[in-house]
Amino acid sequence: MEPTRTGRDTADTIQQAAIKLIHSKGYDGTSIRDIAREANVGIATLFHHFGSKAELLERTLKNEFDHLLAEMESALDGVDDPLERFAAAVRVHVVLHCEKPESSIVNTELRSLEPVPRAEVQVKVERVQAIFTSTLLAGVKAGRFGCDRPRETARAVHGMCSAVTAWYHHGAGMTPQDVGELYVELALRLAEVVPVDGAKPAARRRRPAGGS
Amino acid sequence: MEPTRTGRDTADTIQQAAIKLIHSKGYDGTSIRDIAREANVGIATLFHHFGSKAELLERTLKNEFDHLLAEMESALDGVDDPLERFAAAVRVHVVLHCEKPESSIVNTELRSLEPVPRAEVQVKVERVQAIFTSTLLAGVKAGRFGCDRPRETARAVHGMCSAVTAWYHHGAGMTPQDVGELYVELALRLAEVVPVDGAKPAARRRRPAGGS
DNA sequence: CCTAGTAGATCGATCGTTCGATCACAAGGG
DNA sequence: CCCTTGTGATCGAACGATCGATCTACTAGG
Repeated sequence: MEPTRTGRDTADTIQQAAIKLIHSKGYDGTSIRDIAREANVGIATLFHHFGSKAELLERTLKNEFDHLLAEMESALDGVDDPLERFAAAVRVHVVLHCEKPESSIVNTELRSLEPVPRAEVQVKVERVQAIFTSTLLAGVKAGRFGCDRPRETARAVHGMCSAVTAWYHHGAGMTPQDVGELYVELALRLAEVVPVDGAKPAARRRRPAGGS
Repeated sequence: MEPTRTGRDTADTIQQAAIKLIHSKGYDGTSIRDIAREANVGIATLFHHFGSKAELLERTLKNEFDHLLAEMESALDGVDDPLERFAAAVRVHVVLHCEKPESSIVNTELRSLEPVPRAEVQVKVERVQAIFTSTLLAGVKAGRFGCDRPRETARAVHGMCSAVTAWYHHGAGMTPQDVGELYVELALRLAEVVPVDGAKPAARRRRPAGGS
C-alpha cells in the first residue's frame, strides 16, 4: 500500500497477483496490464523487476515449487518411522493445496514455458514425485506396506493429492486439516499397511514433534 | 484429405485440431489461425462452422464430455454386481484418459468459458463425478465396501483416475488396459472391499463379455 | 550528479472477427 | 438439352482492438 515499498516486496506482490490471475484466466489469457493493475504498479515497474512476461512466469513457477518442496522436506525432517514419513508427505501436500489452490497453476502452465525453463521446472515436479515414491518404497522395504507396485502407486497418490484443488473449497464443512487427515487414511489404504500382530501398531498420532 | 469433404467431417476435423492445439498451448495461447492451419482449412471456413472462437471451445468441450459420459454409461450397462459397476467405471475412465490424454483439456479450460456455458459444462463434470459416487455408494449399501466416507472417497477416486494423464505416455511399458486394471485395484483398496467369508468372493475377472 | 524505482505514451505484431468473392452442385423454366 | 438461380462451403484480404515490449521522463536518497 505505502508508496515506499522495498523492491523485494514489490516483486512478491507482482508474483502473487500473477498467480491469482493466471489461475483464473490462464497465462495467455492474462495480460501484463492485468497483472500490473492487480498489483497496483505500473507496467514499467513490472518489466523492471522481471525482464519479460515469460521470465515472470518462470520465476513464479520455480518459486511456488521451491516453497512446496521446502514445506514437504520440513514436514519430513526428523521423522524416522517409514509409515509416518509417507503420511506426513501426503498430509502437508494436501493441506497446502487446500489452503492455496491457485498455486496449482504450476501443473497446468508448464506448457507455456520455453523448453529450457520447462525442463528446469519439471525437475522440481519430479522431486515432489520422488518424495512420494521414496517414502512409499522405504515403507515397503521396511515391511510396513504390502503394496506390490510402489512406483505406480506413488504416482496415483500424488495425482490424488493434487486433485483436491478440483473440488475443495473453504466453507464446505471440512478444514484443510480435515482433508489432510482423510487423504492420509486414503493414501495408507493405497499403500496397503501391513497389520502388525502382537504389539499394537502404535496408532498413528498427529505430527510427533509438531513444529511450524 | 479429398477436397470434397462433407460439412460434418470438416467440423470434426476442426474440433480435433482444436483439442490437440489447446491441449499443448492452452486456449488463449492457440490462435484461430493455428487451428485453421492444423485442420487444413481457411479462417472463414472455421467461422462458417463455428460462430466464434468461444463457441468452438464450448461445443468441443461439450462434445468431449458427452463422449466420455456415453462411454462410461455404456461400460456400466448390463452390469449388475455393485463391485463390478464401480470397477467398470474406474476402468473405462482410466483407459480413455490414457488413450486420449489431450481430451483432459476439458478440466483445465473450463475457466475460459463464459459463466453460462461454463455452468452447462460443469453439469456434465458433475455427471461423471456422480457415476463414481453412486456406484461407490451402491457398493457400500450392498455391504461390499467398508468405506466410511464414500462421497469424499469418490472424489479422490475421480481425481486419481483423471491424473493419469499427467504421467502416462505410450511406450512406457504399460498399455492403457494395464493402467486400467491397476487403477481398478487401487480404487477397490480405497473403497475397502469387504472380504466374503465362506464362499470364494468370485475373484474378479476381466469384463464379463469381453468387448473388442 | 547518479542510481533505483516508478509511471504514462507509444511501437510493431498479432489477435478475433468481418467482408466480398469464388466454387460445386441441385432444381427448374425455356 | 442449356441456362439461370439459389445455397452451402470455402477462401484470402482487411479492420479495429489489444498484446508484449520499449522509450522517455519524473521522483527521492546519497
